[in-house]
Amino acid sequence: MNNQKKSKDLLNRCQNSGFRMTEQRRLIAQVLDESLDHPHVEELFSRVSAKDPKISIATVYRTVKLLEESGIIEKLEFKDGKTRYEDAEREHHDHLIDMQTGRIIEFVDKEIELLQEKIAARYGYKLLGHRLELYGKKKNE
Amino acid sequence: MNNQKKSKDLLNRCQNSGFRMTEQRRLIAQVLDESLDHPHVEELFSRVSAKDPKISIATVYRTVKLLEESGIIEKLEFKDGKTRYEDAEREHHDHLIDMQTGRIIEFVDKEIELLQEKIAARYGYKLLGHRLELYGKKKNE
DNA sequence: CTAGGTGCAAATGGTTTGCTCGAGG
DNA sequence: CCTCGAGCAAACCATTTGCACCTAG
Repeated sequence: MNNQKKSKDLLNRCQNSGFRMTEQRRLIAQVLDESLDHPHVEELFSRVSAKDPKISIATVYRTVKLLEESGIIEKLEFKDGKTRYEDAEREHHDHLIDMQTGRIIEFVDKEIELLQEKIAARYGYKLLGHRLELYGKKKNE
Repeated sequence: MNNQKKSKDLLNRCQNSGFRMTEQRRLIAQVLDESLDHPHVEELFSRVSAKDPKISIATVYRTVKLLEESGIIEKLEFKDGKTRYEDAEREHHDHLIDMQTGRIIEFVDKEIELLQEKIAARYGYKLLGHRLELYGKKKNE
């Protein structure tokens, strides 16, 4: 596993980011880094709690916010209202959400990226960001 | 104005939907119908309050939820965290949000719609819905 | 040592809900 | 009439914050 991600990278980027590396931050970064799915904050908290039961959910919120503001991770908000984060350094991609299982599939499509820039330009805008989520159900073959 | 929308339509659809048409629901539907922008719930509440100061925000929330569940209006949630609704019967479109002014521009692009179906299909999924928001800033020409 | 982080619990902000009174059909 | 909706305030839920204590550098 971890063939897509250069392991420990997230931790390194934290260390290089100038802020104090506490036990808690290290742990949160590590759990985030080894999560191959897309845990929301509560879920992240429970994974972290399993390794350090004393940790507070406030710390988890404070840490993900810090990492987001440092550009290390990226915030995702799907229709379920729960906030998720993912490594910001990975290749850009969008998400396809299985409405039955909640499974999240990542995809990249150059064509759709270009199209978005073109649409923004058509209205005189420079594209700064976007949100593209597909919600679907598995075709029963 | 109202060249895009068949006025009173939203009200009619409410009447045909079987639920009791109260003074409040009528008012909320009407205000929603004549809003050409994308007011979030608090804003909708304040517009409604201007016409009937006794109305409660709980009623506004209950009503928009009812209308949404009846398929009369559609829920939108942009990155600002505030929920907005728009007439569900209008031609499908996506949104381009001006990050400086908050202005919301609607656009339709057949190509991007098709591309989304294709991407879902590529993973064995049937597309049930999507969310596409472009965030940009005006190019200074 | 001391700036800055943590845990805890209380506060927040948007949204929902229980209850009692009122009104639509 | 009698059921269902409205108003009000309290409850909710995810997230944030104030404060006293603790820890990384």
